[in-house]
Parts: sequence; C-alpha cells; structure tokens
Amino acid sequence: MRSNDWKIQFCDALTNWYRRECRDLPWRRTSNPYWIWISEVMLQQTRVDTVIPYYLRFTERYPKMEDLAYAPEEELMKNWEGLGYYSRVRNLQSGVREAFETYGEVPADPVRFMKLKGVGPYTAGAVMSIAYGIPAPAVDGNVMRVLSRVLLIEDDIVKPKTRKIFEEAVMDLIDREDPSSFNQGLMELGATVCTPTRPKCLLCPVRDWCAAYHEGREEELPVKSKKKKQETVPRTVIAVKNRSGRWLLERRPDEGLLAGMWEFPAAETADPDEAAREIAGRHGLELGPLQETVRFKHVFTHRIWEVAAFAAAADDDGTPAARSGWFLPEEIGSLTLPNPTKKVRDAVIGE
DNA sequence: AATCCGGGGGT
DNA sequence: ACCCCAGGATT
Repeated sequence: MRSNDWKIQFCDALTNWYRRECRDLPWRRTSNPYWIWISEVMLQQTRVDTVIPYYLRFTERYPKMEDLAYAPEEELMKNWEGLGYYSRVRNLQSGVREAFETYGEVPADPVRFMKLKGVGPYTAGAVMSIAYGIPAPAVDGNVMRVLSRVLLIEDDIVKPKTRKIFEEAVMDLIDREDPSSFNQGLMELGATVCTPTRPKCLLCPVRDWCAAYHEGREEELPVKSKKKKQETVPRTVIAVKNRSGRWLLERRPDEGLLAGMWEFPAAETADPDEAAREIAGRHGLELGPLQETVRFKHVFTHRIWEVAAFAAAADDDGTPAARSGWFLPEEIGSLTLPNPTKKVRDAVIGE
C-alpha cells in the first residue's frame, strides 16, 4: 500500500536520525523507569539545560522509589527550589509513594500509570514508551509543532481538544518496533531542528515527507491563538530586622501561588507607608523609618509582581502572626525561598 | 473550556 | 516586549 510505505519511510528516517544524532542527556543513560519518570516531570514546561542539575541531584539523593516516597517534604522542596511549579514535586512524591505501595515498581501499563498523581497524558506516554517500549503517544509542544508542519494540521494548538488530534496522528504513525526513538525523535526534532522560528529545514531528516515544507508554509505553523497578557500587581516588601539581628519571615499558605514557601512580609500596594502600617499591625510591631533597598519585576505565567523592597528596624519582637518567625541570616538559607524572596534577601542582607 | 501554577532563555 | 518551553490539576 502506498500510504503504508510513506509511514514506514517517515518512521525509519526519524528513528534512524534520532538514534544517530540524539544529544547525550543524563536521563538517556538509564533504563530505570523511575528515573525516567523523574526526568519527565522535571521537563514539564522546563528546558533541558535547567533540568540537568536537578535531575542529577534527585537521582543521587533519591536513587530508589522508596527514598523519594518517604523523604521529608521540606527537604524535597528545598531540593526542588528554583525549578518552579512546586506542585510538581508534591505530586511526584505522592505518585511515587502510591506506585511503590501498590505495585512495588512503576507499572508498565499506561492506564494504571496515568491514574497516579502528577501523571497526565504526556508524561504517561513518554514514560511508558521510553522505559517499557509501549507504543503510546507523548504529545507535548514540540510534537504538536513538528506534526502540524509534517501533516499540515491547522487546528489551534492552544485548545485542549486539539491534543487528541495529535495523539491519534502519533498512534497512526508510531514505530511499533521502537516507540521510544519515535517519540523522542519527534521531541528532539522539535527542540533542535523544527524550531518555533526559522526551522532548519535543510537539516531535517523528514523534510521529504513534510507537507508544510513542500508548500513553503513551515513558518505559518503551528496555528496558535494569542493569550491575553498578565495583570500587574504592586507589591511592597518590608524586611524587618530586630535588635538581635534576626529577620521576620512569613510562610505562605499551603495552597496557591508559591505554596508553603517563605518570604519577607509584603502587602499588595505601591504605597510604602500603607504597607508598613499593614505589616506592623499584622505582627504587633513598631517600625523605624523605611529604607528603600531594591525594585524589580517578577514575571509569573499569569501575573507580574512589581516589587519595591524596603528595610526597617523593629524595637522589639512584637507578636508575630501565625506561620511567621524571626530568623538569623544563616537560618534563612535553610528555608525554601522563591526567587523573588532571594532577590530581596540578597539586596537587604548582602550576599 | 478556562484558569492557575515558576522560572529561564531566545529573539 | 513577546514567545516558548519534554504539562497537570482544579474549577
């Protein structure tokens, strides 16, 4: 059949290219399903170069499932610090614990695996295909970009139901002899050749089968609707130091933005005096004059903090609110801090 | 379906 | 500035 010849040639070109050209990455040196699982969770919405040191730390510190499953959450958070999307590590621990207690291993079954916390359609397909050679779709942003061009798919990749179209396309094309190289080949191609802007079509191993290339439309795909821009929120931070050289920190709520992480007292206002009144009231403090220390923007996915940070002295320790306390500079280092708090700390206390 | 959830790098 | 990234959970 004509159509099957096309698919076989496409698969061979892709998988042969991948096996020949793939980058040497730490998680490609293991066949341990649990380690591959760790890497795939870290790689969610996160670049390869960022993940490498975290992956090496986690596999060294938590080499077996039970090591991660029963690790203290504080320590786990500290090891994830700076990687972002902190619910990923809580979900990973929960998922690993459930897998260990239920199966004693990573289940070699996409349906069972995807029931675990933090494992969605992408991660399930990636781990099952890479670790166990099971033909399952692993559709991420790279795969949608590559296949939208190869197959000239013009559906809006922002819409949730579009992912299903690509999952069906993958299952139609996938190399059943080597699903791992096929899925990773699509992602590797998207990361290194079939890039968002100015794809390197002259280097592409599947150019001959790419509909967008033949029509000269590779720059028009994928179709992606614009998302509205984030709201900007003013945030005045006041770093308060007491007479014994300790600083006041608060722990954020256990749910929501930067859940459970520590920060200097802050208020959602651009008015320093208003912030000072609010924070003084919150902790029963009398504050000395405010000394401006640093200003910066911190960009989240859907929000921008316009941060202005001040230092102030307190006469006594007041009555700190719940989840708050006084810490020496060296103690602050052992708390889990989000990046904006680190910036303030470095400016106020010094490196 | 829409919204929430970090941080960094490329252009 | 804006885009993108080996996405998933919640509502």
